[in-house]
Amino acid sequence: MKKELAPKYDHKKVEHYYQDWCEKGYFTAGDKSKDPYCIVIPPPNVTGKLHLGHAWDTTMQDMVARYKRMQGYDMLWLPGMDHAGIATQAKVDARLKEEGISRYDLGREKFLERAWEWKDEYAGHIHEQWAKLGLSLDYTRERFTLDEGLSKAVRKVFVDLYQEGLIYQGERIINWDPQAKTALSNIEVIHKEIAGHMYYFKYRVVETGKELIIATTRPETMFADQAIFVHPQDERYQDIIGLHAINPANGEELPIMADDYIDMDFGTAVMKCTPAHDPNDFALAKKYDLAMPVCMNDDATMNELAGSYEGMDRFACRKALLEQFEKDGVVDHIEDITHQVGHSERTGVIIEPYLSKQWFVKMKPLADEVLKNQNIEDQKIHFYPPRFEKTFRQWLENIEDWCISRQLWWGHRIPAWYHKDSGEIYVGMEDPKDKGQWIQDEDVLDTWFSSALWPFSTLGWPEETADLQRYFPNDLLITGYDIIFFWVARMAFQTRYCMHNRPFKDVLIHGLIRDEQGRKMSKSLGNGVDPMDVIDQYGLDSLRFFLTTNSTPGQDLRFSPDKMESSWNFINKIWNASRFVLMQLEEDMDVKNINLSHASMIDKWIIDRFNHVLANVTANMEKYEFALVGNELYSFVWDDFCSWYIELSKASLQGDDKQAITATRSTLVAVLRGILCMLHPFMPFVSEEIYLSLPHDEESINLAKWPQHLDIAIDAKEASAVAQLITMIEAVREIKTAYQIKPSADISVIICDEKDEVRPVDENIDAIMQKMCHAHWCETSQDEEMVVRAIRGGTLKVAAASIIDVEAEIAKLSKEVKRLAGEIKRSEGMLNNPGFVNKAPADKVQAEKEKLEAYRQQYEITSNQLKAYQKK
RNA sequence: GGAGGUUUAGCUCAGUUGGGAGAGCGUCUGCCUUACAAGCAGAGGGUCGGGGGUUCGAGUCCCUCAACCUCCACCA
Repeated sequence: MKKELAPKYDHKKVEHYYQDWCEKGYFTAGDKSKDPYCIVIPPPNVTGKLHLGHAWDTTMQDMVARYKRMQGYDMLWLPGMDHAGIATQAKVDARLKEEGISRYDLGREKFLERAWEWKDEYAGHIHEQWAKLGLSLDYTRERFTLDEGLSKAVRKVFVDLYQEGLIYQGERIINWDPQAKTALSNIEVIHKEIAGHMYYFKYRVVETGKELIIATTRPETMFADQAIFVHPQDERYQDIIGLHAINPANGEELPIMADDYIDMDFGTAVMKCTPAHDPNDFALAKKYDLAMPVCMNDDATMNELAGSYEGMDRFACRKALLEQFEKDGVVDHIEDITHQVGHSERTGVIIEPYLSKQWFVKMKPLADEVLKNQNIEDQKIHFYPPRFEKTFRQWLENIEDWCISRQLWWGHRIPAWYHKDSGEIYVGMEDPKDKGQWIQDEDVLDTWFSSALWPFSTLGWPEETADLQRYFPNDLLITGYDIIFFWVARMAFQTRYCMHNRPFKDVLIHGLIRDEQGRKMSKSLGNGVDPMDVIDQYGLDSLRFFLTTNSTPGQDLRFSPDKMESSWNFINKIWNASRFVLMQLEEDMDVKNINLSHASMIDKWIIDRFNHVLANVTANMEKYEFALVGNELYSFVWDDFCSWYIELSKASLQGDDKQAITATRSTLVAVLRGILCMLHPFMPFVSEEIYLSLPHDEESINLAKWPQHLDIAIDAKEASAVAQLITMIEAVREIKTAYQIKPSADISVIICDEKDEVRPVDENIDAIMQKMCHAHWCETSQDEEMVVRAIRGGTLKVAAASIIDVEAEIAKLSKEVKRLAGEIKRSEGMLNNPGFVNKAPADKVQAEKEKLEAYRQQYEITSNQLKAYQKK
C-alpha cells in the first residue's frame, strides 16, 4: 500500500500521530525479552505551563528514549509532576486573593481542596503540552509527588533518618520568608547585590562615659541586641572589655565582651551581637550563653521589644529609628555600600535571618557517602560534560544542614506528633495509636525532600516492586545546571542512603535557554517564548531539531527564529527528496524488492558515505553529542544525498538498463530509510509520515530498528572515479560561472590524464556530465586556447578561445599555484620530519603521502598552464 | 573571597583522543535544470581575544593578561 506525500510539506498536516502512538502502546515499557533502559522525567511543577526550557529538556530525553527503543532496549521513560510546595501554595493564595479571601479564611482542609483543584487543572495543561511535544512517555507509570505511594516513601525516609539521628529538630537561625511566612533552605535564598548603607552609631560606655562607634546594616534588629564584642587582643579596646554600653535603641545596658571571632580590620572592630537575627551572632551567643530574644513577628513587623515601633514594618522601623537617632545625635556617619542581601527565590522579598524551631537533616554523613562513591567507577554518577562533577562535589564538600520544615499547608505533612500532656514526640510511618492524645506537627516538608526520592519512589519503593528491580538504578538523567544543588545532589545522597546505590549512571547537564538577544527568559521581562506558538508556526519537528542541534552540552542556547526557519527548510528538503524517491518507485515496490546487487559505483558511493555517517552518528548519540549528530545528518542529507546522489542517479534512472535502475531505486530507498530512522529521534512526525509512504516493514517507524551498516563495499578504484567525477562537475560549473556561460549551454570538455594525454570517457560518465552540468566530452579541439582546471588524476580543459580572459585566468591560477606551493611545503615538512613519520599513526602518515602526491600533481598542471598564459 | 564558563567569518554558533579553519543566516554573481525558488549552481569573507610555553606540528594542551557572563560564600 503506497501512500502519497503531499506536494508541499505542511507540518500541521503531518504532526497528528501522537494519540495513535500512545494508544498502540509504543511507549509502554515492560518487554522482558529486552534489556531495560530507564529515564525518569524531571517532574515539572504544577504551577504553570511548560516553557521553552522544558521543551528543550524533554526533547533531549525523548531523543534518547526513541534511540534506545530503536536499538532494541525495553525503554521506560517515566513521567510525573511535582507538587512544588511553596510555589503552588503561592499561586493558590494569589487566586484566593482575587476572590477576596485568604487561606486562613478557608482553613487547612478547604485550602487543600482548592490546591488539588489547582493541581488537576495544571496537570491537564501539562499533559496537553507533553502531547504537543510528542514525548514518548509511558503514561501507565505516571507519578505525582503527593501520590499515596510517594508519600509513603517520604514518610519512611523521614522516619529512618530520624531514628538514625540524621533528622533532628532544633532552634537555629534560618532563612525566613516573611511574605510566605515560612522557613527556607539556604539554596532557596538568592543573594543579590543591592545598594544599602552602613550605619555607624555612637554608644556610650556606662562605666567611663566614653563613646564607642559600632556599625550595622540593620538598625531595626538593635532591639534584640544582647552584647557588644571586640577582639581580645585589640589594643584599642583593652580597657573596655567587661564594661557595659548603652544600646541607643532601647537604653538597655549591653555587656562588652571579647572573642577572637571579631575581625580587627573590619569597620571599627566593634560588633553588636543580635543572637536571634544573625547566624554568626547566634553562634557567639551560644558560646557565651546569651539570651536570644526575637524582635520581629513572622511577617517582619516589629514586636513588643521594639517599644513604640511595635507593629511597624521592619524597613519603616529602620527609617523611623534612624530619624530618632539623628535627633538624638547618635549617628556618627553613614556610608553608602553595596552588599549581598538574601531574597526569597519564590516571593522575592528580603529574607530575615530569624531564630526559629525547625527540622533539619544532618548533611555531612550523607554527603560523605556520595563523595566516597564518586571515586568508584561503577558507583559514581558520570557527568556530561564532566566539569559539572566539580560543581557537584564542591557543594557536597561544603554542605550545611538542610532545613526541611516549611510553614505551609501544601505538601507532605511531617510525620511527627506531640503528646498533648507530656509533650513527648512520636515519629512514625503510621499515626500514633491513641490518636486523640496527640497533635501532629503543623509543618510540611520541603518539596525537594520528596523529589530527592524520585528515581526510586516512582518505581514503587519502599515496596520491592518488579519495576524497581528492573529499572533501578536509572540509566540517565537529563537536567539543567541550575538545579544541580536543588535536585541532582539531593537525589544522590537520598538514593545512596535509601538504596545504597547511585540514582542514575549518567547525568547530562544542559544550560539555560535565552531569548534572541541572549537575555534570560523571564516573566518580568516579558520575553518568554511559548513553545506552543513556535510549534504552531514552524512545527514540532523543526522546534526539536533546532533545540537539539544548536547547542553544546552544558552551554546556554539562544532562541533564534532564523535558525527555526533553517530547521524547517531542512525538513522541507527531506520532504522533497522523499517525493523524488517516491516518484521513482514502481507501484509494487516493497521492502522485499530492495536489491542492491547491481549497484553502480555511484550507488556504492552513497552507500559508503551512509555507512560512515551511520557510524559517526551512532558514536555521537552514545555521547549525547546531538549537535554533532545533527550537523552530520544535515550535510549528509543536503549535500551528499540530495545535491550529489539524487542528481547523479537521474542519469541511471532515465537509462534503459533494468538491473541498474532497480539497484538505483533500491539504493534511494535504502539510504532514505536509513536517514529517516536516524532522524526519527529528532523529528518523530515527519519521519513517520515519510516512512509510511515508502516501502516499510513495520506499521510505524516507532517500531523500526536503528539502521544497520549496508553491506555493499566500494573499492578504491571506484571511489577514486566518483571523486574524480565530482571534481570534474565542479570544475565545469565553476568555469561556467566565471565566464558567464549559461548553465544550460552545452560545452565541450576534454579530460586529460596525469601525462596530459587525452583520455576517453565512458558513456555513463558522459551522460552524467551532460545531466549535471551540460558538458560533454570530446577528443580534440580546434581551439588552441583552453581554460584548464586541475582535477583529481588529471586535467579538465574547456575550449574557450573566444571568451577566455587571460588576465583573470592568470590571477586565478597564480593564487592557486601559491596555495598549492604552500600545501606542498607544509606536507613535505611533515613527511621529512622523523618526529612525524615515526610517531604519528601509520594511517595519518599514509594519508599525508597521498595528499602530497595529489598536490604535486595539481601544482604541476596548474603552474604549467600559468606559464603558458604568461607567455602570451 | 572562592569556583566555573565564554572570547573562532558581518551576526548566531559548531569544531569529540593535537595532524589540511566549518555550518546556518547575511553578502555578491548566475539560474524558473520536471523533488525542492522556503530552491539550484558558483564566489567572497577569519593573524581562531593578547602574549608566552610544550611539541616535528596548537583553535585544540600548559602558563599569563584582558574583556564579558554565571554560580557559590555568615563578614558587623
